[in-house]
Amino acid sequence: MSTDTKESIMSTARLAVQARGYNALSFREIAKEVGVKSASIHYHFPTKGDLGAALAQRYTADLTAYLDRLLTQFDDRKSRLASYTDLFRLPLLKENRMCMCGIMAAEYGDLPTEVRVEVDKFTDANVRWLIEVLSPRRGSSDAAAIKQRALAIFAAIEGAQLIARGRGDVAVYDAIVATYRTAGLIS
Amino acid sequence: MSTDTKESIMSTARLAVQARGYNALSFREIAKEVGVKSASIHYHFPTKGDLGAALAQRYTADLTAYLDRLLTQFDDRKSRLASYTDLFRLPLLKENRMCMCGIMAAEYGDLPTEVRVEVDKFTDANVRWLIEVLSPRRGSSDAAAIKQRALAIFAAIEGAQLIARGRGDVAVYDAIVATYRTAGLIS
DNA sequence: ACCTGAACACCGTTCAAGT
DNA sequence: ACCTGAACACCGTTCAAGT
Repeated sequence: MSTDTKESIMSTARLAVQARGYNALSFREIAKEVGVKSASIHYHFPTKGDLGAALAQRYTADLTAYLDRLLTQFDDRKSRLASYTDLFRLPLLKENRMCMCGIMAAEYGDLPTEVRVEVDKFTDANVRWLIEVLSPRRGSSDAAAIKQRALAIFAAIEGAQLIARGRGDVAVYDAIVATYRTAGLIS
Repeated sequence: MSTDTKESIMSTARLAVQARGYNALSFREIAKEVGVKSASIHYHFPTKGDLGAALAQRYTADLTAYLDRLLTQFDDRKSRLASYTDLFRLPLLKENRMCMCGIMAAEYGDLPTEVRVEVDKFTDANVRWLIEVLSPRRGSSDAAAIKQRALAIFAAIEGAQLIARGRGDVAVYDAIVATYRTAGLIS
C-alpha cells in the first residue's frame, strides 16, 4: 500500500492552509490532489472542523517534538532562541507560507470551536517552551515576568512572519527579528 | 435620503472582515443586513476584490488621518507611541475584532492582487508614521536603523493583537505591549 | 442610476448505495 | 472498512430585465 489516504489528506491540507488559510481550504481541491472524491474526505474527517482540529493538533505535536530536540542539541539560551526564530523562518522560505496556527489565529472569529481549542494549545506549547528556555538555571526568578516575556516573544515572532509574508521577502523577517534582538526583546 | 447604500455596504463589510476575515465575507449576508439583494452589491463593487480593495484603501485613509491628528495633539514621542498602541487596542475591545489589514495579511495567499496592493499600503502608512515619530528632532540619525525599528514595532503590535485575539482578552494585549516597552522595543 | 430574479459553477454536508 | 454519486443549501458572478 502506498501512502495512507488519511495521511495524504492531512499533508495536502496542511500545506494548503499554510498557503491560503483555513477558510480557503476546499474539500474538492484536496480530493483532486489526493485522488479521491470529496465525499471520501468526510469518511476520514466528518466535518471541516474535524480536519482543521486534526491539522492543528498534529502541527502542535510536531512543533513540540522539534523544540524538545532543540533542548538536547543546544545548551545555551542564545543558541536555543536562535534556533527558535529560525524555525519560524522556514515556512516563509517555502513558497511564502506562514505558521499554520498563526493564519488560523487571524481567522479565529470564523473558526469552529474544536479548531480554536487546538490553536490555543499551539500558543500554549510555544509559551511553555520559551518559559523553559528563559528561566535561569539557578537562583530565583520572577515567574510572572518570564511568562510575560515568553508570550511577548511568541507574539512578536508571529507578527514578524505576518508582515514579512505580505512583503513576500524573508529578508524582512530577518531584519525584524534582528531588531527585536538588538532592542533586547529576544535575549 | 438615509445613509447611502454604498456607504452602508462598506461599513457593514468592514466590521464583518474585522470579525471573521475577508474570505468569510459574504455578499448575501451583507445584502441582508443592508436591505438589498446580493446582486445589487455588484453594481457598487463589481467583484469581491473591488470591495476588499475599497475597504482596505479607506481603512488606510482613516488610519492616516487619525495618526496625523495625533501629531498635532501630542508633542513628545512617548505620548505619541502610547496613543499608537492604544489605537490597536480598540478593535479588541469591540467584540474581539482585529485590525482589518492584519487579518487580510494572514489571508494574503488567497487575496486578489488589487486587495494585496492596498494591504501593503497600510503597512507603508504605519511605517511612515512611526519613522516620523522615531526620528530625532535635531541632530543626525541612522535612517536605515529607524526604518527597521518602525517596521519591527508595527510587526510586534500586529502580533500582539493576533495573539490577544486568540485569547479573547484585551489584558493579554496590554501585557504584551507593556513587555515590549520595558524590553526597550517601543521607546 | 440603481436594483432584481434567475442561472451558472463553486462550496461543505448528508446519505443511500456500492465494493 | 473505505469509497462514491446525487442531492441540498450555500457562495461569487453574470446578465437580461425592470424602475
